[in-house]
Amino acid sequence: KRWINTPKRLGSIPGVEVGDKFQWRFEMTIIGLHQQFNNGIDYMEEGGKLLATSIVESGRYTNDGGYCDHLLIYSGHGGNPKVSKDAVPEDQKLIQGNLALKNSMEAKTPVRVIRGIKNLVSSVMKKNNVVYVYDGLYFVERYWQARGPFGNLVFKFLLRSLGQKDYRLDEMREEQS
Amino acid sequence: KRWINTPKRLGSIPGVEVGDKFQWRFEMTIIGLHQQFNNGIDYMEEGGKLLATSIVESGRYTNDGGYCDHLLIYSGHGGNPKVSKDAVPEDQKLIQGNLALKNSMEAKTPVRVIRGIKNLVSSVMKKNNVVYVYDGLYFVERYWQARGPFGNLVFKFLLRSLGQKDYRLDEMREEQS
DNA sequence: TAGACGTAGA
DNA sequence: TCTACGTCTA
Repeated sequence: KRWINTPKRLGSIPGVEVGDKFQWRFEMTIIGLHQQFNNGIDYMEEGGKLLATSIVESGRYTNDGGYCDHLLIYSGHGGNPKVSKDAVPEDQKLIQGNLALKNSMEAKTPVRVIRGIKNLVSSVMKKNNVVYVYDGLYFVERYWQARGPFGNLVFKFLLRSLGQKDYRLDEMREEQS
Repeated sequence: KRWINTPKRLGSIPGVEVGDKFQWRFEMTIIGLHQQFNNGIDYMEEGGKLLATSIVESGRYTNDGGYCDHLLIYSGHGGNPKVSKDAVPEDQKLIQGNLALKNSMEAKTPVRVIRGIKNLVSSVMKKNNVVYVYDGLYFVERYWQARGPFGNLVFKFLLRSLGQKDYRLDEMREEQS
């Protein structure tokens, strides 16, 4: 059976608790928490509209800071000069995952959030210094456009957690030197 | 526990039989059959020399043909114009995986071979059309240099199976249209 | 920091 | 065909 063919769904995944940790992206893929091997935004189609099901925040794009444990500012995808042709940064478009996040805001549907925690204090880990933590359900509150580090327009999405957590993300992060 | 830290070893992996199939590369990584997520050649150091432990033949480089089920002509790695800077193909060097395969030939140590079978007849599979089959142990018989499709010198390694198989690879491949 | 026989989806 | 918050090794 191909786990990747598990139907996509909004909301919680049975058997996955808030705070559950994963070592690799593919672990979340095969259990259906985030059915994308590399992409940061997962989404589905429902009633002819795209809706976001889950996002992975690994810190690659969100260098913004200014958010706490229950808030998250997530950058849209696309226009990345590192991967696009001729290294020309382009303005992000409101399509695919970006459109799905906007629709989720309007439809008020929950989005699963997975946070990549770097430098987690753990004697087990050696080289790989990222652990993915399921951070529960969030609502998309609003979105806007901003200039990215390369001068192109990127989307920013503000998400707010809708649950209680018995842990603190900042305690899971190692003190920065 | 980080499975990727499983010690590397030459020869068979306990619990893995010839003919066993895998859907994704990471499945072979976590059981120690081929401890590389992306690289085609896995190797270890023993007595100050690099020795090849396993290779994955997915058909990306070996368009040579001219080999049967018990023979395999495997291309070395490096010099790929698609990934190197400015798309300039370069001659492959006898280092890393290429050197390991040469050393395995001289030391007559076995190399695990995994074959990527495309277009496997299966009603379960839909989009992903590659299945990895553990094809048992091989010896490296000889190697040489040849001009690759981009004009650069690439290494070619001739490997010969040292076991019996109760299946035929060509029967696992779908008829080509 | 860059390279490697990765993967799925648009 | 190309993109995508991949993941490891050298």
